[in-house]
This record gives sequence, structure tokens and C-alpha cells, in this order.
Amino acid sequence: MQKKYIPQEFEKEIYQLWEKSDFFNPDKLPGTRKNKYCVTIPPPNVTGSLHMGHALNNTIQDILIRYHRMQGDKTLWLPGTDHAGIATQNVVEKKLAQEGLSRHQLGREKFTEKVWEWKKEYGDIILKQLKKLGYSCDWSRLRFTLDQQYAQAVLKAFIHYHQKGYIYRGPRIVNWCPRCETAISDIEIKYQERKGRLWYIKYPLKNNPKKFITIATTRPETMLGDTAIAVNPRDKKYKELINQKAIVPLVEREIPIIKHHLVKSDFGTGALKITPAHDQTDWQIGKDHQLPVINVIGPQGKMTKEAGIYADLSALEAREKIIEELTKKELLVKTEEYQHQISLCDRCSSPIEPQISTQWFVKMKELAQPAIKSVQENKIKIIPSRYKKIYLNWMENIEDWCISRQLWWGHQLPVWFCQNQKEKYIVAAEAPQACPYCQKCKMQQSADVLDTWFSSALWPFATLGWPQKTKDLQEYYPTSLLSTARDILYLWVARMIFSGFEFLEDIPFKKVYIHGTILTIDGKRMSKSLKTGIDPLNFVEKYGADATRLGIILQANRDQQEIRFDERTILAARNFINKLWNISRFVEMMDPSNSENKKIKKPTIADQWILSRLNNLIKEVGPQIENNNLSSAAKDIYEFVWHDFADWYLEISKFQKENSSLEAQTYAILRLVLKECLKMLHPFIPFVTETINLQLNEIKKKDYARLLIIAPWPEVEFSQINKTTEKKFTELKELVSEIRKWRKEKEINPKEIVSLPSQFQKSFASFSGEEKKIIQNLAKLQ
RNA sequence: GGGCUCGUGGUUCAGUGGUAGAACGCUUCGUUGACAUCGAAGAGGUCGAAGGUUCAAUUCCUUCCGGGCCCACCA
Repeated sequence: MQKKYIPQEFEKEIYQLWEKSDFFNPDKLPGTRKNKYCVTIPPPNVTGSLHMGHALNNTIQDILIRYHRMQGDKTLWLPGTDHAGIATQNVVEKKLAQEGLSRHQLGREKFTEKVWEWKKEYGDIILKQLKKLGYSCDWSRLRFTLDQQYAQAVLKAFIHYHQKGYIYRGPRIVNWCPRCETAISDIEIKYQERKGRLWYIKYPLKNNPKKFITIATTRPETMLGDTAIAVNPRDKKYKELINQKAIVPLVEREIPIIKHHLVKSDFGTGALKITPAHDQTDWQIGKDHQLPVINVIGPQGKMTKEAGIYADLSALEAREKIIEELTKKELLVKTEEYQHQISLCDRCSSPIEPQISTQWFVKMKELAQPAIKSVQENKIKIIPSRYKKIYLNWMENIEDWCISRQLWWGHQLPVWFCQNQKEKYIVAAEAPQACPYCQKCKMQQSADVLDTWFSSALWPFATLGWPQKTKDLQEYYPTSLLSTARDILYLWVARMIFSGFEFLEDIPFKKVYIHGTILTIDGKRMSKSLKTGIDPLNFVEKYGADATRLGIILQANRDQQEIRFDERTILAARNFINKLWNISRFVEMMDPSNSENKKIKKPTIADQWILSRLNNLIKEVGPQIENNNLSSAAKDIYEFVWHDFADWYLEISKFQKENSSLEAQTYAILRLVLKECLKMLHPFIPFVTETINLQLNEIKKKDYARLLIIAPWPEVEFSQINKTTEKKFTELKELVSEIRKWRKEKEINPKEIVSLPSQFQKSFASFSGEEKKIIQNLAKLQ
């Protein structure tokens, strides 16, 4: 072995070796493997680069995958990427904007071509990056959510929902992003606290134009679309005004004053102006009272014709003009500073403009039922358990899912419209031959695409071949685990669960693990726009992939919600690996004959101790990994390797082997302990352990059967665990430390051999002859 | 408004109903052939605050203070 640990020199080569061995592919794994273990990767978006979240999440998965492969399971980690509709469309639009182009200038066909070009360029980059981190995905099964086969699954799903009557279409008030020019679902919105204003505006009463009803609003521009004023039924202030009429200033429209329980009498003036076209609550109230709907703000955020003289102004411009006009007419009572939350598009951060628009929805109430039950009954186990409640709360109050998007990048709806009767349509996978309504038109497919999560909801089974009844589907569904970040619990996890039940009548995975969110060391969110993001590949270059993996895992405690990422932990991991490297060199140097199976005849006290510690460790680590306690497992192995094996046993072995009758045995134990440690460490730091394994055992590169990646996981030998020995050895170590401390205080040269001072005599006498020798050697005593 | 979560040595974090732990940093000593990406020894914390339960609380309960997050139709 080389003197220095330089990961960059072998990591690439080792990855190629694994790929050549084909062991990432479960069909090529040796031996009979009865148990299946399968994870379908959360498909990264084709938008761009790898971030710390990917590194954490995929390291977790790779550790579990490698562990199960070593356990003898038929193990599949299925990789893929997501077309990520709105996200990808936006990045490509941004890129075009730099060239001074818009998607509208290109047209739909040209634009989607550009997106495909982007996908080809960037889609594979992220996969290459994943390989750098050593992830052992079966690349022969790579999927993309816009693959032909995958598209079939998406169509099938839509048609299925339609046939069951779960899909409906209609005008509704939806969250509209005026920048992306599409509807988005409730959970694609984020909120931001912003300073705003609350304007108090007088609406004259029809009967008595000198009297007024005053309302408070944050959005005066929407008043042009007002069709009522509502007050709380119990509000005594307005009792006499109910059922009277008021006049909307500027547009001079006559509107009723109505009562509705959703109006809070303690907010503003207790009177609420109702604009059904531009507000969720107002829409609801409008529906209850069958109010007319007047659309005054268009899809691009500009005022419509209905806004009269304000038409074509942006909403903000209109607001200023309206305020100006109201002031002139002395209808503006007052203005208050007001801190409130506004909703923004999750993808482009534009303020959401609620809009009436015709969209497609999936009815959720029934679909949610088995998804609720399965989690309640722990058929799907959620870790950490606190997310179970969060999930259930959402599922139990679920709203219908708006699945149509006015985007160009995605799965087009399998819906065909009659050209003559515009509202008539049929649902079909392929273009219909003839129109069943007018018999003569060529039916036209809906321009809308599906919410990107509609397709990713099918991920755990569409990747395995559904709707075909493939062997993979049979073997690997339900999958074993879904590991992810908490921000897509509703967006993705929940939807996979009800989809799984709907299409396969079974859970999609047995376990959901939700890992912590990685923050900067001072607790800030990592994000590109804030320039607080860190590229994990920087660490790969600096410290190697293994150190990066281990360093991340060491700080990702199981139930932790946030991880303040500390680069020093990666450094610590690198140092640990360096230690492991040198332990291996020591073992190699001590035992150049490289012969295995040397019999351990009569283990010394030190042998017994290290074997007891080792087996104790094996006993702990397996369950920790299975319970997703990866950081604890890593810490325990780290502790053992460094502070039991290297610090004590290795040092003892140096003089134990001088006894010729013990020499072979000492070598054998060194090798054995190292070998078991390499195996247990392999899931965490696969490159270096595989390299050491190759070099230490002089394995030929084509001898795939001897690779560590398929080595059997260590088994506990309970007979070797001996707590009495361990306790005695702990006392021994303590005495050695005390003597060393004494030596230091007395400033005795470390090399000098001295006689045991009297204060330690009594303690020393309690040890056996064999133990005394160890103490004498380690403490440099006569 | 409701809910979740965190607050432990300089920093990042473990941990437990009964004398507080790790890593990094710091101090002192050390270049004996595994390793200075190291070894040995050490300093450093009234475990956010106040109450309560208990023989005993950092650990359980309540309240408060201070971070972070999620949900909700206060315009």
C-alpha cells in the first residue's frame, strides 16, 4: 500500500471496477438471494446541479443499499431523473431571456426542443456527479419521467382516474402565477411577510349617498371587480345595512350588502368588500350568494377591459391611480401600515394572483382514505414519527388537486376537444379518429400539461414497468424505503402513497425516512439565490468522496430537523480514513505473508478484549443501520477503530508478537478485526475500504467474487462478548493513563523506563501476570 | 391563530431520573519504522430562565425567554 492516503488516485478506478462487476444490478449478484431490498431514488430534477441535500439523501440511501447487498438481499437501487415541469421550463426561460428571447417568440414546438436540448446537456451531468459520490445505482434501469414507457403510465393513470369519475374540469379560483402564466396547486405556494398597507375606503349607500359603509382592503385595485360587501351576521354595527345597496366608487356599480360567517367583525371595519374573481374567500362567499364574477385582472397581471379606464395598466399602476382618484373624491378614510403575509410562486417568487380559470382537478376525499389508514396502522412507517401526525393532518383535510398547468414542458393531457362545440371533449390515450360530437372535426388535444407531481406520484411503480405486469414490478413492489427531505412530504410522498393504493392496491414503500435539512453553519438556508449554497463536489475534490460521505453522515443525526453543516466534520472524517489507511498499512507490514485462517489457539487477554469489543460493535451496528441511525452507527465504528483497535490493541500487538508462540495468532487477529471493520465501514466509505481490501489481500482486479461490495456482512459471535474481560481491561487502560499522567507531571522522558511508584502498587497488584506485562509495556515500566 | 422542533464546554452536536460526553479548536510534551491527516497528558460546561413532581432532574411536567419550521379564508 502507498504511504499516503490520496483518494483522488483511486476513487474513479474503483467505481469503474464496480460497474464492470455489474453488482449494482441485482440480477447479476451472486448466490441465492431470497429477500428483496429496493429503493427508487427520489429523481433529481434535470434543472441543474447537485446540492448538499442530494449528497445527504443519496448517501443515506447508498449506505442502506450497500448494507442490504452485503446482508445477502437481492438489492436494487433504481435511478432516474424528473422532467420537473415548471422548474425546468423556468430555467430554460431564464436562459433564453439572457439571449433576449421569450418562449412566446419561439412558439411551443421550438421551445420544447430547447428544453429537450437542456435536458440532454444537464440531465446527465447530475448523474455523473452522483457517480462521483460512489452511489451504487443500477444504471441499466435508469428512468426519466418523460420516457415513452413512463408517458404510457401517466396516460393510463389519467384515464383510470377519469373512468372512475375522480377527474373533473371547471372554472374555479386557482392560484395563478402571472409570471409563469399557469395555475399552480396550493402546496406550490410559499409565503412571505411583507410590509403592506391597509386602505380604508368609503362606499356610498344607494339610499343615502351622503352615508357610507367603510371597508378595509390591502388591494384597492380589486375593487373594480367588487360585487358585494359582506358583514358578519352577528355584527350589530351593520344590522340595519344588511340587504341595502352600496355603490362601488369609480365604477359606480350598485352592489348588495350581505352577511356571511367568514367575515371577521374585529378586522378592519368589520365590512369586507367581495371580489369573487380575485380572492379565495371572496370566491367562496360569492358562490354562497350567487354573486356575479367580474374579472378585472388578466392572466399576465394586467387590468382587463372590465377595469374600464384602468385597462392594460399593471395591477400596481392601477392601484396608485385608484388611490389618487379616491383621495380626490374624499372617499379614502385613512391608510394604515400593515404587516401581512403574501403568497408567492414557489418557483419564481412572483406574487400569486388568484384567478378564475378553467382547470382540471382530481377529487381527493376517497383516494385519501387508504393512504390515511395505511399510515395510521403503521403499514407505512414514518421516521421520525412526528411526521406521521403532520402527514395525517394534511391527508384528512385534503383539498382537490389541481392537476392542469398552462406550461409547455410536460405530459400533455390525454384530452381531445371538439372544434365546433368547444366545451365537448373525450379522454383517450391516442388521437381519436372521428369526433363523436360533430362527426366532422379533427379533435384537438388540450394544450395543458399535467402537474409534474402527477407523473412523479407514479414513480415507485412506473419505474418498475407499470402498467405492464413486469417481473421487476412483481419482485420489487412494494419497495422498501423512501428517503427524502420534509419539504416534499405533501407534494410527493403523500401522492405516491394514494397512487400506490389506487393503481396497485398496496403501499408503495414500507418505510419513509425524512432526513434533516442542511443549513449553513450559522443556521441559514442553503440557497443559490442567497449564495449560501455549497457544492458537495468541492469537498469531493478537497477531501475525497468517502470523507464527504462520512462527514455528512456523522452530523446527520436521525431525528434532527436541521443540520448546521460544519466542514470541520468532513475534515475529521478524512483524518479518520487516513487513520484507517495507516492501520491497514501496519497490518500489511506486520503480516507480509498474507496468509489467512491462522488458528487462534489460546487468545491472550488483549485478544479476548478486542474480540469482545468487536463483536459487541457488530451487534450494535446492524440494528442501528436498520433503524436509520446511521450517524450513531458511524460514530460507534469510528470510536472502535480509532480508540480501541488502533490506540490499544495495535500498540499491544507490537510487543505481543515478540513472543514467537503468539506471533501468528496476533497477526491473525489483526487481520480479522481489520477485515470486519472494513466490511462494516464499506457502506459509509466504499472507495477506500474496497481499495484496502484489494491491496491487503492482493486481489486481482477481475476477481469480482472477492470484492468487498458483495462481502457478507459480519455476524456476531456472542460467545466472544465478555463484559468481565472488558471491565478488567478498562481498569487496565485507566491505570496506564494514570501512570502516564504521573510521568508527565514528573517530566520523565517518554522513552525512559522507570520502576512503578508506590502509589500505584496496590492497583497494579490486582492484575494478572499477563495484564501486568501489558501495563509495563504501555507505561514504560521496569 | 394552531402545531412541530431546537436552546448542553469557544464551535458543531451526542446523551441520561442518581458523580456531564464526542469531534474540531485550545494548552503542555513528544519526529521509537502504521499514521504529525499522528501520539500522550490536560484545561474548559451551575446542561436557556423560573417554578413544580421526586429521596434525587440536564433528563419528566408547567410557564416564560430566544432561534428555526409547518399549517390556517383575517381582507
